[in-house]
Parts: sequence; structure tokens; C-alpha cells
Amino acid sequence: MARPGLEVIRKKELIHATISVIYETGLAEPTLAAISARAGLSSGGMINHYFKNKQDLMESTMRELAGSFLGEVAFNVSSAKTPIDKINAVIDANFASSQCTPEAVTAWLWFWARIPTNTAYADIESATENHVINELKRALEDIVSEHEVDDLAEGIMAIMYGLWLRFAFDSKKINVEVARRITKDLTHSRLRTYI
Amino acid sequence: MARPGLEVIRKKELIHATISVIYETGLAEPTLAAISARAGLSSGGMINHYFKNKQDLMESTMRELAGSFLGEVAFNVSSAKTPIDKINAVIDANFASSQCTPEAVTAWLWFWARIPTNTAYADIESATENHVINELKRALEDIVSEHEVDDLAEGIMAIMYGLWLRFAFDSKKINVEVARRITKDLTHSRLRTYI
Amino acid sequence: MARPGLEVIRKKELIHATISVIYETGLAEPTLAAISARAGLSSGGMINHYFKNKQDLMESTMRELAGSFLGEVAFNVSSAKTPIDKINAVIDANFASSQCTPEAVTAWLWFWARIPTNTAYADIESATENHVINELKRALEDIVSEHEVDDLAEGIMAIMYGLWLRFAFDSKKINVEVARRITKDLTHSRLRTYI
Amino acid sequence: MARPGLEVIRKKELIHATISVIYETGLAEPTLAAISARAGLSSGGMINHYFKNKQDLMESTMRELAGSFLGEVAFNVSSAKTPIDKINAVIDANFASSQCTPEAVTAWLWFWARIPTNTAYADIESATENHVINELKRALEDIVSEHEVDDLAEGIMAIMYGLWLRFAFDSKKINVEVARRITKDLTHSRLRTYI
DNA sequence: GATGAATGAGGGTTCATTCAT
DNA sequence: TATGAATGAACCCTCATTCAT
Repeated sequence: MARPGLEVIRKKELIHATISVIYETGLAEPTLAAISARAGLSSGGMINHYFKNKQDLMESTMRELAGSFLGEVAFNVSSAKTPIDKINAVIDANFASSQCTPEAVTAWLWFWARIPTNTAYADIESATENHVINELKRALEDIVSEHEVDDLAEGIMAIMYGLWLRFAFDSKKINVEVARRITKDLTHSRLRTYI
Repeated sequence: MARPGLEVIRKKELIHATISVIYETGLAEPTLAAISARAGLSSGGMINHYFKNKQDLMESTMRELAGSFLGEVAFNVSSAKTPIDKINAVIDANFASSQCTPEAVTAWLWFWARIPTNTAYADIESATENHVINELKRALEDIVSEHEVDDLAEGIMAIMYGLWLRFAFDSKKINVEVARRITKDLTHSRLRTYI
Repeated sequence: MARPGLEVIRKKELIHATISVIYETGLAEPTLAAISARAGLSSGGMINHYFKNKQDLMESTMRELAGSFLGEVAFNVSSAKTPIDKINAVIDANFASSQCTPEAVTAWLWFWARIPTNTAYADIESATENHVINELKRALEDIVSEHEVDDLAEGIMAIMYGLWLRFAFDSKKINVEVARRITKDLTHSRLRTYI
Repeated sequence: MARPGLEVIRKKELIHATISVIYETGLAEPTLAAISARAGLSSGGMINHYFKNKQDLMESTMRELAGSFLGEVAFNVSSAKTPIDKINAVIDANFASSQCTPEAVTAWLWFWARIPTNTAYADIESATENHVINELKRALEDIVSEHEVDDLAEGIMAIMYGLWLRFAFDSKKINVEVARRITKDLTHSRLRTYI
């Protein structure tokens, strides 16, 4: 008696349990036992019914984060009219409250640290940021001269990633409002002569 | 017959072996066995002669990275004349080639990811960035109006951290030259009206 | 499909494996590997399913010994009519064959030696001997004058502990029969004027 | 330039350091590092200049304890006139304050626990107690009938060992005075008909 | 005589994974 | 589908021992 929806539900549960455990645990590595317990499942091999192994679960978790983030970006951009609106939309998506929970930020940081030695994580990150960077570039192409596009897109990305990183270090020092303000301030200053 | 320098030498060796292993290993965690092997020592407990335990070694490694970085900043800043020179000096120090080896950047990323759950790492990071941010603030106080100082210093830090992060993800896409250029471009644009 | 009895069974198996290993091993410390092997389990971390850690296993083992001993005492005392019968019952329980196997005696000795530096063992020992000493005191109160009770109870305990100790050193020199005889001889001589 | 006394002095230092460490350490096993530190020597192989290895040091320590104890017994017995005086002398030696320091008692307990699996310790213990038991037997032969001698000597030994054991468990509950009193009370009660 | 650097075996413990139920 | 018993590898750490100085 297949209940096709159950598997999807359980997968989501385990993925969010993973994010929670990354955030809560004092350990560097989330253990399957901790994740299982968080999801209300038995410690043993339940995870193996839904994921091939731990690495599979971790990749799925990163993809979930990436998907949520890209969804936020796409949603925000969709209603943007002008190029500058688009850029603002990307910035706002970056610092949307759904993307800036301590859980999400900590989980991102966790994955980022594994990128240099894990191509799967590197690929997900690469695909994710390419989406965003291309969004920025398409907007910038209408504003600045062609040879400035790459640097500017990369610069805006850097500001956002940097603030996210610093947010992960100390979520009290910088909040979402401030992050948005700083990013837009620097970006708009740079684009001032064009607009 | 005490050889007083030996301990210092061995400690440095082990610290740099640690950085190497973080960079090279496919594993999330550098093992003491791998570090010992990298340093040409026996797999066993040699590390215990020089460090209290693994955590002690890791903290010492992070302090070594931080010390090297702050030394670079101090050296660069020392010869800066004007406030804007100081800011440039900080930026140049950030992207000095000694600070941007793949090993160093990967190691920093490794430590950053542990900050949320490791107060020792958090403290070292906090002390390090405070030094730099204060250097920036002192320079900015002479340039911009008072209420802008904090945001601007934080913004410059974010650009640098962001580029460093992206450099850690993919050292081919962004090199040191480009990073310096992008940072200065955004910073100078923002300060343009004042200078 | 839960098999509720299995955990209890396995725990007992491991506890008795521990006692065996203490007796058999030439080493001062029974290793978990040896205990696992004795219980027919894998060398690794099976013990962790049933005990929190080694200390937990060791304490459980001591409690098992204590429980068995106190059960023997309670059983013997239950059918005693007169005070002197009670005292004899305690002595007989002390030297019941089930309590005087080389394994049991060696294990007791092992725990005793750790009492000065291990409060958990000290507490178990203390609780155990308090039971017995109180049993003796209740009987003695009906026989001797009040101010003699404490010394006498302590004296009888000392004889029994001393013989047990000497039995642990060399189980050939003193057997259970002799131990019982010596204890009763000394005790009855002391109580002679009263009975 | 041989200084023959130095070796003896250092050996004693190390032996007493060993006793101290057994008493002080919270660990089950005294480590050579701890013993060396206690004796003010380097952690490394200094001990190997004076002892073949750890086992050699431990055996020497037990022999020191045994020698001190037998010396006390011999000294006390030497001035005893009557058989009963001799028995009292043995009892007093057993509970001489020099033999009942927490350090000594804990060390004895430590060695006792290893007797079942260490023939060297067993031999030292056996030789030691034989001395004492023979002293008792020689005295008892003049007092009681022949067939009672063995049991009585063994009984007196048991009382003394038992009280020592209980003293090791909790040095506050039973002190030297009480131990002497209990031992003599039981012994004299048993011998009452003869004297 | 004395040091302490270095070794390497072995300990307890954790944990991903498998599999019978 | 779900459990949890069981495995075995790998980790950090301790410690007796050796040896160059």
C-alpha cells in the first residue's frame, strides 16, 4: 500500500531535523542518531529507508536550503520592474527573514566549510550562486558599462555573503535591517552616477 | 640538556601541519594521526608533549593564523599617511598573498564554521576582527560623518570577508588582484563625495 | 518488534562477563574488549547499547554482587527465630557458597581497592554493609548491653571481612567451612556469658 | 665517583612517592609520570635508573610496606614477656599509628587487590602474613590446646585484616583505638577460659 | 646522573551502517 | 514501514618505555 506522499514528508522532516541539529549541537558533526531523535525516529537505520546514506541526507539538506533561497530570490525578482528594482529584490531576498534564521545561517556556514573538500557541496553552492549572480548581471547590464558588470556583480555578492558570514558569527551585532541597509548603501553609491 | 628553541619549533611545525591537513584532507575533521604524519612524527601521542589536547592545537593554529593576519595589517598600516591610505592598507593586508593561500583561506573557513558552537574560536575571531574594524573606524572618523562610521566599517569588512569566502569556494574565479580592485572600487565609490 | 527481556538478559551477561574477566585476567583492569569477548559480543561498542560507559558497567556489576549478597542475607535471616539464630544466619549468608566463589571474592576485592578513590563504589559498599551491620545490631540489642552493641557488630563484620579477604588471597588455605567455624567460634565465645 | 648512598636514598624517595600517589590520585593506577613528579624528578626515564621497570618499583614499594610492618611487629614482640603479652604486641603493632596512615592503608589495599592475578604480590603478602601468623601461633601454643591453634591464629589475623579493610573504606568510622579495643576484646574473650 | 623528546601499543568511546525481526 | 541490536572501524588520549643528549 504505497502512500507516495509519506516518503516526501518524512524526507522533509529529516532534512529539517538535520538543520536543527547542526544549529543546536555543540558538536562539529551532526550525528544520525541526533538527527533521528530530533525527527522522532528510531536511532538506527530508519534514515536509510529515505536516504542512501548520511552524505545523501546532507546533500539533500543543502539542496533544500538552496531551493528555499532561490525560491525567495525568484519570488522577489518576479515583481521587480526596473533593473534597480531587481537588484534590490535580490538583496531583499538574501536578507529575507526566512533565510536569516540562526538555523539557516549556521547550516549554510556548515556546508560552506566543507566545500573545499567536497565536490557535491561545491556543485550545489556553485549552481546556487550562479543563479543569483546571473540575476544581478542581467540587471547590471542595463545600468553600467559592460566591462563593469562582472566586478560589480561579484562585489554585490561579496557584500551579501560577507554580511551573512558576520551574521553567522554573531547574530546580535548585525541584524537583517542593518544588513539590508549596508548592502544597498554600498551598491547604490556605486551605481549613483548611472541613476 | 635543554634545547629551549625546540619546543617552539615543533609547535610551529605541528601548527603548519594542521593547516596543511585541513587543506588537503577529504575529511571534515583533521585527525591527529594525519597531522602527526604530516609533521613527520609518530602517529601516537607526540602531540601531547606540545599541546594539551587536540582542541589546544586547533586553537593555537587559529591564533597563529590570526597573529599572522594582524601582523600583516599592522605592518601595512604603519606606513600609511592619510586616512584613505590606512583604509587601503587594511584592504591590501587582507588580500596579501601570504593571507590568501588556499591553505590559509581553507583553514579560516574551517574555523569560521565552528564559531557558532565553539566559544574559543568565537573569541579569537572576535578579537581579530575587532582589531581590524577599529583600524577602519579610526580612519573613517576622519573622513565621514560620525553616524556613518559604524555602517561603513562593517560594510568594508563584509566586502573583504565575502570575497575571502568566495575565494575559499573557488580560488580560480577570483584572484587577489581582482579582490583588491573590487573592494577598493566599492569603498572609494562610497567615500567619493568626501574626498 | 520489541523483545523486552533481551536487554535485561544482555545486561546480566555482560555483568557476569565482567566478573569473569576480573577473575581471569592477569591485568589490573578488565578491558571492555575482554569483557565483550567473554560475553560473545563484538569487541567494539556493543556495551554502549546497554551501559552508558565502562564506569556504568562496573557499578552495575558491583550492585549485582551487592544485591546477590543482600538477598542471601535476607533469605537466611528470614527463617531465623532467636537473636542468636539471626547472627548465625548472617554469618552463614556471608560464607554461602554462592558468595564465596573465587570469581565473586576476587571481584569484591577489586571493587574494595577502588573505594578510596571512587565514591560510587564507596556508596554501594556503604549501603551494603549498613544493611548487614544493622541486621547484626538488631539481634545484638536483644543479647548484650547497649554500649557493647556497636563494637560487637563491628567486630563480627571485621571477622567476616577479614576471612573473606584472606580467602581472596588464597582460596586453598581457608575454605567456607573453616571460615564459618572460626567466625562462629569467636562470636559465640564473646556472647557466652549472655547465653 | 660512586656515591653508594644516593641510589638507596632515591629509591626510598620513589617508593614513598609511589605510596603518596596511590593515596592521592583519583585514578586506579598510579602513573610513573605522577610518581616522578611527586619525587621531584623528570617525567621520563629517571625511574629506570633505579628500578628495572614499573613492576619492579611496585614490588619494591610493597616490600617496603611489608618490611616496615614486620619491623613494627618484631619491635613490639621483642619486649613481650608472656604469651598473652606477645599476642597483644602483635595486635598493637598491627594498629600502630605508623601502619595506619591513610596512605599506608590505601597502598596495602591497592596491592591486596592485585594479589589474585600477580604472584609477586601474592608472595610478598604470603611471606609477610606468615611471619605474623607464626608469631601468633608460637604464643597460642603455650595457651590453648594444640588443635585450636590454627583456627585461633587465623581468627585473630582475620579480625585485624578485617578492621584494616574497614579502616581503609572509611577512616572516620573506625579509629586505631577502637580497632585495638575490638580486636583485644574478641581475642581475650576467646582465651578467657585459659587465663 | 639526569632530562625530556619520541615512540607505539592499547584503552574507552563514538558512530555510520547493516540486518534480523 | 520501522525498530534497535550488533558490528567494526576510527578517533583521541594515556602511558610505559627507550634513547640521544
